[in-house]
Amino acid sequence: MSLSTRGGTLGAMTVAARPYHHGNLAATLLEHAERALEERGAGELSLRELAREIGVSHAAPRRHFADKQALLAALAESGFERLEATLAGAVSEAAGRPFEERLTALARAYVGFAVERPALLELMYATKHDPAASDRLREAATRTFAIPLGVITDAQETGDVVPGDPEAVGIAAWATIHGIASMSGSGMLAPAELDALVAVAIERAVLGLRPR
Amino acid sequence: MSLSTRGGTLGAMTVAARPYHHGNLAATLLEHAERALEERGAGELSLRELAREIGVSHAAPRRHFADKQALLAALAESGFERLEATLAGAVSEAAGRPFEERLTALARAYVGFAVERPALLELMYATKHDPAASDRLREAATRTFAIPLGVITDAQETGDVVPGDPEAVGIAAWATIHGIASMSGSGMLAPAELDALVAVAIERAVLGLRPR
DNA sequence: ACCTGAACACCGTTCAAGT
DNA sequence: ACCTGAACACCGTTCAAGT
Repeated sequence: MSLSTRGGTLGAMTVAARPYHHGNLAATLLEHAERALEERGAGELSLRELAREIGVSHAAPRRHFADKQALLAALAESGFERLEATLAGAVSEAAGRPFEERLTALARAYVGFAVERPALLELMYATKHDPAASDRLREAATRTFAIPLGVITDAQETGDVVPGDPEAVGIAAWATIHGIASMSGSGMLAPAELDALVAVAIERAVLGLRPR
Repeated sequence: MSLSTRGGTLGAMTVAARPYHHGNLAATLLEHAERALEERGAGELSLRELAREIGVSHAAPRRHFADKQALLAALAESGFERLEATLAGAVSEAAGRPFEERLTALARAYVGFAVERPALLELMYATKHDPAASDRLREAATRTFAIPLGVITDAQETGDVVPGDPEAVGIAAWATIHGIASMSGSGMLAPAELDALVAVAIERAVLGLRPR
């Protein structure tokens, strides 16, 4: 059984014919957990309540997730996988277009994810930062951040971005995009001004990244 | 009894002669809660455990805070008051110096606060964003954000920053600073590179804010 | 292999009662 | 005015037992 599979099918899952006494409890648990996470926050998430909703005994989740933290870690991992796919999709759609447009596409995709699933994104960062984080989770996070790093590397090859360690070069631009995403997630930004703000931020970032 | 007073004295409090059976339980509770918050996170904070640490019955906190959420809200409010004082201090120390230096001082103070008390800062934003947030808390947040807004307004008067609604004008720069603070708080940034990153970010922000 | 039900040690909140 | 102790309804986790 692979978490990747669970994560990948999480969104498209159909809940046909309630699996009674057996079935794909792990995936169903993750689905319900994610909804509870966005609706009530990680602190209020109750394993017993999830089990009740699904119609299974409170001890059943134990078969699939060792404890509450393990369930949250699986949720975070599935979040990274979906974020990676989202970012990769945005970048590949903008392939061949000017650097500024590719960066804008990437930023919009990231901010869009943050606006739609703020609690999940927060959980993803918190869980990844946790010293007890699994290798699986760390690797999923690394794969995700490889997408923006790849955009920088490509732009260095075409001369749109100053040479140097891509991570060091891009960190200020990433901080801006992350800041916009974080502020959006906690409702500090009006959705109407979001697109314009991303545009301004990217314009400045591109200026800052350009060789002189 | 005023929350402002509690918050204001929180840092300087001396824990002389354990207040037994009575005393300033409210302030002591806030102190212990803040340490628990930074050490274990908001989710793991237990009122009963705090009461045990302080040596008081588990029902005693009820006298001072209606429930756990009220204690967290008081903590967030005290956080905003200290952040406001920190930012105001940084700005007033840099008074009279060039705009870029004042902005750098502000950014360093904000990022410094985020690095020292990441969980508190997160709680402050979460609590402020909560629909059930009190007027007191909202006003404390407004007073805090008035500091950076004042820096923008002053710089508009001296012609260092383009005219317009200070909030709209400064939001991209603030997103960058907030992004750096947020990433620092979750351990994504090496402390060694923090100062240089702030410098680069401010340099770009100043360029973006300057009238053309 | 997967799930149940009872049990344990915790928790937040309430409330009558104490000082 | 401030605190206690018992009570209630929850929670996460464990484990023998069921199918």
